[in-house]
Amino acid sequence: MPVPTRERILDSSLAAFGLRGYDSTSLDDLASDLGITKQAILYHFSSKEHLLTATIELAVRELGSALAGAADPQARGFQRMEDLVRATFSLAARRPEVLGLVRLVTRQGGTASGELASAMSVMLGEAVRFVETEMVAGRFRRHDPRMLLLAVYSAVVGVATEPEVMRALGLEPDLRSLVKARRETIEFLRAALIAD
Amino acid sequence: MPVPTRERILDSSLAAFGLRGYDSTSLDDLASDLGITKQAILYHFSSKEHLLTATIELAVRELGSALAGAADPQARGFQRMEDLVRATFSLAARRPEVLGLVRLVTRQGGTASGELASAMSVMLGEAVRFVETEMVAGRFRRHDPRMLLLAVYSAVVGVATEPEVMRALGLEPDLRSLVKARRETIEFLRAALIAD
DNA sequence: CAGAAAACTTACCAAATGGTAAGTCTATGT
DNA sequence: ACATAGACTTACCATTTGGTAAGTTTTCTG
Repeated sequence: MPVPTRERILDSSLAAFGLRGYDSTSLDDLASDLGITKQAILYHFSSKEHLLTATIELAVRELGSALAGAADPQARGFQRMEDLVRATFSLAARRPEVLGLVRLVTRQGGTASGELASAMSVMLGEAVRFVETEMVAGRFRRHDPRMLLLAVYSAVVGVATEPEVMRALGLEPDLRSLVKARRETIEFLRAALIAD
Repeated sequence: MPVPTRERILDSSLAAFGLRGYDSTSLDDLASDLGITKQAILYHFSSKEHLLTATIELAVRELGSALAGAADPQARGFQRMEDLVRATFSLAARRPEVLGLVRLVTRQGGTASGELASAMSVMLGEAVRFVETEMVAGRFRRHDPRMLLLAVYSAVVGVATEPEVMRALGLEPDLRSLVKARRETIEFLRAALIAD
């Protein structure tokens, strides 16, 4: 059975918005990629901004399920952190546009970002509680949990989504390098978090 | 004496491109901000892309001088790393658009990014050698220097330029929080880099 | 099979955008 | 005094863009 047009549009716009940016992507671009007309898009989404909103919702769902699927609630200490980092890298390799869109929206703000902001608040709130628990239990070195998460988030998303910086460092942003980046990032975090 | 129009245009375009993006900034926007006409811009820069190139050159100069001014070549070990992180945070607070533009260009690539890429290659090359020296001397924990720098770069630039993520964490992105973020980031790096 | 709703397309449109052409004003050197 | 070059502005222009209006075809339903 064929994929419904509405979903095809959302897939395309997620890729385009996430990798190239909102303003850099015209409805005509999207339409011709899909082999339909721009008005078909406007039939399903009444304006470009509504399309962005729906696209963000999709990205939030993808991000949420990618992370939820990875985080074994039983896992404790660094293992759970490692699971999350692995899941993030896996998402970055499979669907770089998802993290790209998250970054785009978190940077630019804007009207449609409210939902993503609140979804992120929830995820980050859980993460903060987790990190606090681990610190109290002495399994993590003491830091400000929020600042620690900001640094971890930035490091992971940055490593996973900055191919040009990798190139500037003389690393080709292929799968092998990404695997290596993941391993090194995890080791880096382990060193920062775990008191010897 | 008045600031030459050419420089005023570059200042404005650095702010606009760096904070809002290239495609999101029209020449008319820039012109009306400056109280001149779009054609005055096109008189000094023959096209929007040439303006972007010149703007990137300016950003590279600003970034280079900010970092060069901070890094005492005498400093060894973590002190020098800390100097660089402080300089980066200072730049992020004073002129967030500079790092914003660097990030924009490193992500999108494009024609005009060649110069920035090579300038970054030089800076990062020096940094790699420095980190390697410190590791060989036993002052830094052993990691892959390039991956380490990628993680550090991402963490610092991310922390310094992700106000929305800070908000999602319940932190207002004001100067106090930035100071705190800087301190925590440095502590985080110290923990990761220095073997006890 | 009628008809109505859904899923489109064709035909437009007004505004914005990057850019060209030509004119104006001002300083400067001769 | 006058030509010349620099630093603009006014006047346009073609294209692109998001969006509307009005069909047309397909699909579901009674």
